[in-house]
Amino acid sequence: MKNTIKVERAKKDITQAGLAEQLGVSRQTINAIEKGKFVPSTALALKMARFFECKVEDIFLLEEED
Amino acid sequence: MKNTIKVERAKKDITQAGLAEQLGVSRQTINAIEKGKFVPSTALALKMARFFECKVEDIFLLEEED
DNA sequence: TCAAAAAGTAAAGAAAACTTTACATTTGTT
DNA sequence: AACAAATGTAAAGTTTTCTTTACTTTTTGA
Repeated sequence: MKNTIKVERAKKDITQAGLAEQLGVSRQTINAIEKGKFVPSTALALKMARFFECKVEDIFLLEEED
Repeated sequence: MKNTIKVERAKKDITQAGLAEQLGVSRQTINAIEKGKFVPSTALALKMARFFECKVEDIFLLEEED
C-alpha cells in the first residue's frame, strides 16, 4: 500500500507534527504511516482525506500484495 | 462510523458470503462490519469501494465519536 | 410447511494499528 | 559552523481488527 501523504502535506504546507495535531494522533503515527510502516485505520484515512480535501483513494493506493 | 454495505450489497445482489469470497475475508468479518461491530482496515475498505464501484467515503461515514 | 440458504452471534486467539517515551539524524537558517 | 525545527527510528505495551469454529435464528422458495 502506497500513500501520497508527504505530497499532500507539502501542498498544505504542514509538518508531520501539525498534521498529527489536526487529526488527533501522535506525530510518530503520522511518520510511521507516511514511511509505509503501517496503514492507518479507515477512520484515520477518512479524516486525512477530509483534511486534504480529497478522496481516500487519492491518498492510499492498493497494490498487488494488499 | 456508519456504513452502507447492506445497501451496496443489495444493489449488486450479492450475499455476505459471496462478498467475503470476493474480498478474501471470512463471512463473519463481513457480517461484523455490516453490523457495525468494527470498522475494516483501510485496505479492506478500499477493496470494498473498488468492488462496489464507488468511493470509500460513499460506504463509510465518519461520525462525531470517530 | 419444510428444507436450505442466508444472516446473526459468541468466544478465544492472532495480527495489525496505534501510543508513549526516548533518542538519533537530517534539514533549514542565521 | 551552530542552533533549532523537522524528521526518522526503536521498543514495549494497549487497543482494535480479523480469523476460526461453532451454534442459533431468520429469510426464502419449492
